[in-house]
Amino acid sequence: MTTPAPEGYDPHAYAPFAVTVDLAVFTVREARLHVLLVERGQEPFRGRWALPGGFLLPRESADDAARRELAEETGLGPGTVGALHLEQLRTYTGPDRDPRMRVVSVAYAALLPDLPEPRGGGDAASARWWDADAVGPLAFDHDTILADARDRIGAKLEYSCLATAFCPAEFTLGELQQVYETVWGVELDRPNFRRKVLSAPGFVQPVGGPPRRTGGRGKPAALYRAGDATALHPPLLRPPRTDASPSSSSSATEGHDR
Amino acid sequence: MTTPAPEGYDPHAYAPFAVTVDLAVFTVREARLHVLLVERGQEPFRGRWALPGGFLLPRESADDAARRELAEETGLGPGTVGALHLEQLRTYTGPDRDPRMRVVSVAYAALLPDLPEPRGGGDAASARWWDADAVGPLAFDHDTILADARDRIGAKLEYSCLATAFCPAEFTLGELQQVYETVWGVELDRPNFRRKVLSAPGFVQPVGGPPRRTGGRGKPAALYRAGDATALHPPLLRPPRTDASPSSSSSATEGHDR
DNA sequence: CTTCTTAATAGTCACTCTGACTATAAAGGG
DNA sequence: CCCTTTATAGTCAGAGTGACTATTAAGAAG
Repeated sequence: MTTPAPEGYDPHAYAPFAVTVDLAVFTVREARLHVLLVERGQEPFRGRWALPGGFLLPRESADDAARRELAEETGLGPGTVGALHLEQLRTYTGPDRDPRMRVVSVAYAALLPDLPEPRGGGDAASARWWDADAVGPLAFDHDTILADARDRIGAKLEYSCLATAFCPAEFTLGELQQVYETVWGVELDRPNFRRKVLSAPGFVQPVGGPPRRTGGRGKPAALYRAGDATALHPPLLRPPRTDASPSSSSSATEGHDR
Repeated sequence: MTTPAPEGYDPHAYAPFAVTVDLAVFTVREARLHVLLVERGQEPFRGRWALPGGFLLPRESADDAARRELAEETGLGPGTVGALHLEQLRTYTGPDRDPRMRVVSVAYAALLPDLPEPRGGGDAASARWWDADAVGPLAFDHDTILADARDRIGAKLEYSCLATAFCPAEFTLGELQQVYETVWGVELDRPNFRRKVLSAPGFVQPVGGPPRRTGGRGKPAALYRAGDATALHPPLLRPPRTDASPSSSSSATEGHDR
């Protein structure tokens, strides 16, 4: 918008586009990063798996559409969906990304705690969690979107409090560390991780009283809740890669991202 | 795209959108951050200033459209435009952001060195640089886009080699420091800045031989070229704000950004 | 041709943060 | 009762940082 076309303004002089949202919905489950995919029921890419998503309604923003689609695909209530972390990633506009028509897609990343079995109602009968390292080729350019989403999530863990979005309301520092280790694909030193998390103001706050986690072996851990900070000071930097590691390949035209 | 609508797939069942790119083109001039704006020649917002931009052509990606518009607005040759830094920021999709029709806009940020007088041909007769702190209310939601762009640029200076995009091919460390100080709105210690820049591998590389900058007073400075690194290790962190400073207000649905 | 001013560059020092460790505490399993 | 497991506490050397001081090399002022 903004600038009229050279020949003057006429909306109908421009080809119409379809606009959609695509969602990269992540969770950490059994120390693996998982992503929610849906199986396509028709051409193109019938039978292939894809990121959930859908068209914008006529008077709907992309953020609203993303939350609506997320609620539909996961079966979570609007209240739950309204609370979780949803972040616009990037918009994909390649003219041939959908063979049927011109479609631009606004991609979002969403982070969920490990829910019992989130898939439910909605229009995606065949939605399921996949290990993010074991997804075959996806429909459209969704491999690219997924790789970009993983890059972004990993980068944001460094300087934001995003990691708590993968955890339930109350969690131990061990669980939080597991999130970092899973997303980054590295092992972290436990005492050092603890020191950094506790020294970052507003990252986590201890749950009052003497509550401690039961169930596992080993000494019970103290429980924490997400703090009120959104940025992380000082940042929790990812250790430099020492050798070749299973790093998802980036793809976008623009390089580094964060 | 991706998931068909509940009632099955029919492209024409969905309202068509116009898709545009909007450009926040920055340069540093006389120790002030400047942004390129165009004056609108027709309604809506006739006479108001706006970010340059325009519609996507039928078979054009948003990246291509952004480069094309940039070349048109600045009058720079395609070769020059192809080389400079252009980065997708975020997509704005509010249903009422253009009163005429439904328009979603993919926003880009571009960084230029201080060129003699870049505005030239193209369809924007009345394009000019504005001090980024002195822009009145812009057309559409461009105030929001501009504020988001400034936030993003400032954040990226910390951990990327982006700052050299504001400098000519050869520059002194003083000029590079000026970029940081201008974008962040702070003063930096010169010896410390120098130490950090030179210790970051691949950020800058000295120009061979004994060339030194002439013209100003004071001891001549050594010249450097942008290095081949794209990320900055270790990062050059912005000093924490000590008090109220002229910080551009953010606006996006999502908070912190980097 | 001094002397002043300006800016670049070199170097110092205390403080903080970090990574790599070691040690201790508190649970369950045999 | 010992062994394993996990959480938590603490130590220590090295890197990085902010705040300085000192020196060098140019143009400008007198």
